[in-house]
Amino acid sequence: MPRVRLVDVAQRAGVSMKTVSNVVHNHPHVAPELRARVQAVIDDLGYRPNLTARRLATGRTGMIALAMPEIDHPYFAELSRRIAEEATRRGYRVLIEQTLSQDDAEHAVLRDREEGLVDGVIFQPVRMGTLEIARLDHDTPLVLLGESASPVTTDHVMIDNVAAARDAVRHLLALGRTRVAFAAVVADDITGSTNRRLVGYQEALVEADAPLTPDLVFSSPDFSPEGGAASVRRAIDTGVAFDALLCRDDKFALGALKALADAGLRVPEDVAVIGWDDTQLASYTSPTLTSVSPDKTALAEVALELLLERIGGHQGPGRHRIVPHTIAVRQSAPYR
Amino acid sequence: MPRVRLVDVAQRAGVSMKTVSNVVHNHPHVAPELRARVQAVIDDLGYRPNLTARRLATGRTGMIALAMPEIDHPYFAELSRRIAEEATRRGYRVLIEQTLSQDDAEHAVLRDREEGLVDGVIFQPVRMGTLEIARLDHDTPLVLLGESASPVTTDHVMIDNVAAARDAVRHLLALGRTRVAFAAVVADDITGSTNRRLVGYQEALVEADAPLTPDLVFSSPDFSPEGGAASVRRAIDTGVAFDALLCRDDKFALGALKALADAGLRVPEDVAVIGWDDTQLASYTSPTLTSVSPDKTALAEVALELLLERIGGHQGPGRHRIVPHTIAVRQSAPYR
DNA sequence: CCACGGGTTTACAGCGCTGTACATTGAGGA
DNA sequence: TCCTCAATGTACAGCGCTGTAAACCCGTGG
Repeated sequence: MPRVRLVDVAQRAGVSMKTVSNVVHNHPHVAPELRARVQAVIDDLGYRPNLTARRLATGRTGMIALAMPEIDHPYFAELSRRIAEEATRRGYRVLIEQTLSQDDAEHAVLRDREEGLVDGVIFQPVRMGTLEIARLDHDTPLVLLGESASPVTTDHVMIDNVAAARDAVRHLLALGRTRVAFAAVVADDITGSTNRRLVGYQEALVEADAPLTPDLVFSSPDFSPEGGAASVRRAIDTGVAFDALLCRDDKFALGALKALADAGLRVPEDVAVIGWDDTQLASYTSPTLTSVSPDKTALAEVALELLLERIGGHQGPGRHRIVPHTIAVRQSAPYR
Repeated sequence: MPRVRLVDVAQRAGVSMKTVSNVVHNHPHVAPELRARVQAVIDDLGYRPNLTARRLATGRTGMIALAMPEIDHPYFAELSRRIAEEATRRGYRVLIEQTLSQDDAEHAVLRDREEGLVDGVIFQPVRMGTLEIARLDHDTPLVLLGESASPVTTDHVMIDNVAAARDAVRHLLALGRTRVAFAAVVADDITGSTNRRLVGYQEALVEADAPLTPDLVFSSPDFSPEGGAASVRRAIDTGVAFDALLCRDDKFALGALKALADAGLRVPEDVAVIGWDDTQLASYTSPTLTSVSPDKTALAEVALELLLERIGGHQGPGRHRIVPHTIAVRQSAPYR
């Protein structure tokens, strides 16, 4: 059964296609009785606008792409949800893309983008750095998230990771802890995020004249919780003394909590622990997890704001926005 | 700067638009030297096909919609990832939609679908039941997931929740546990999933002639881990005797583990616990969580398979597919 | 030598809607 | 009575690509 088109409605109602289009879009300056008659025909025929045709005519898709490393990573899943909800509020749909932190896939996000797929892209690169992104010749409106790249030519939204790491370490020191460890660095994969968090970690220890030694920076083979657990186990086994732990992210924190429990170390009594990302699971670990909390709603809102301005035609240098963070204080590193 | 179109390439190369289209699509029967000449012009001008125009011409979008209750729910996030990966393998892109388990939003997934947005939909309803979905007059290719609806007119993929619940309870009984509780029913919201899992829970207890009393079915105000924790706390406080726990999902299991730990009850020594969904966090709870494990890869593959057949024109009654499940055995309810 | 079939390329209409420019009409004010 | 402006509706080209049918040419077989 052929699809009902605008021209079909127009013919049945005895008006032009443009008039039907005006009614569909609630255009002013349509005589009330004509509007009613056209609407009755629309309802009667069950006419629904064809979005593909509309997009061709307007040059707009009404969609944005959201390219994340892993869509089921708790932090990315939560951030994606907020972006999707904000996009929906602003009348956009979200096409999800997963890069699995792979070079090729990240390059493809921008380089191989076809025309007429989306109006703009929100992209959290892991591999691609500032120069790589700056060098890509693309004209798709783009906003970056994360910490791996910050070209002056592209809009970018993030929290101040250095400051957030400093705040987290200060919180641990304020609890009277003196030997703060970092879990963990992935030896062959020191990403932008890891770097900035390490900077803040070191700044806070230096500022407090607290111990800062290489053995306090744990090493993991990968980014899994199990890797985090293994890094903490190894530190314990080799006799590293630490009474506090800043984890690179909540997954590492999960692993750390497990390794500490297995070793009979109580959290926070023996070791105070802070994670990062403040994902949902931070509230339900045992003990509940204190975590660096990026304002995900603000990340989403600002990213959408900047992207829609670019889609709307805004030109000019990249805008870099810092959104707030807090420390979500729970049992694993409580208030004093 | 205006966009490079097919017609621009054709004019520069001195051929018809169709010839350029043939080259772009690697159509056979193009003279090699002509193909090379056209390709050189394509590269030189930086031509990229316009997908919106292509879609209008072909009537296909190359996209499917994936409508889930919550995109950051661990189980839905993992399932979404598998579906997205399988779709990508089959040359489709995924548009993510979130219904938040709301009636209106679920109805909108099908009823308000505009033409030319996607070629088909994979939908996990929570509210809409079999008759509601059967009554919706829609012609968008559709595959359902989950347990809330199974109309004979629509393709549907799921695990056998009754059998899986039975298997889980049997596992607990095989450990020598005698009083198996269920955590939890959400009093005002007994979904299709909850029902089927309760059926299997009861069948296994009746089959083993084990205690089956209303006080063994705990009640939660909502689906949060905290609700799950509260339901277990209340049971303990009111003196309900139980030595095993089947949780409705991993979130409830998270809450249960916490409540048991808070009450000084050891898992699995004092209470053996099984969750459901086998999400990533099941491996990192303390103790690690035994969990009913739907074969998410199979769910994704079968759903995509059925959907693409519908998109390809397949007619006929709804096909209902059961995919396998296992019990992912970990510390919280180990092998005997 | 002719006919047929396959390789190769082109012409053109259509997919379905929107933006723009233009035509018409009526009301109000000078 | 005339002019101006706003309301209202329409005509039409274009957005950019694809499918289909047709034209042309060449090779092979009868």
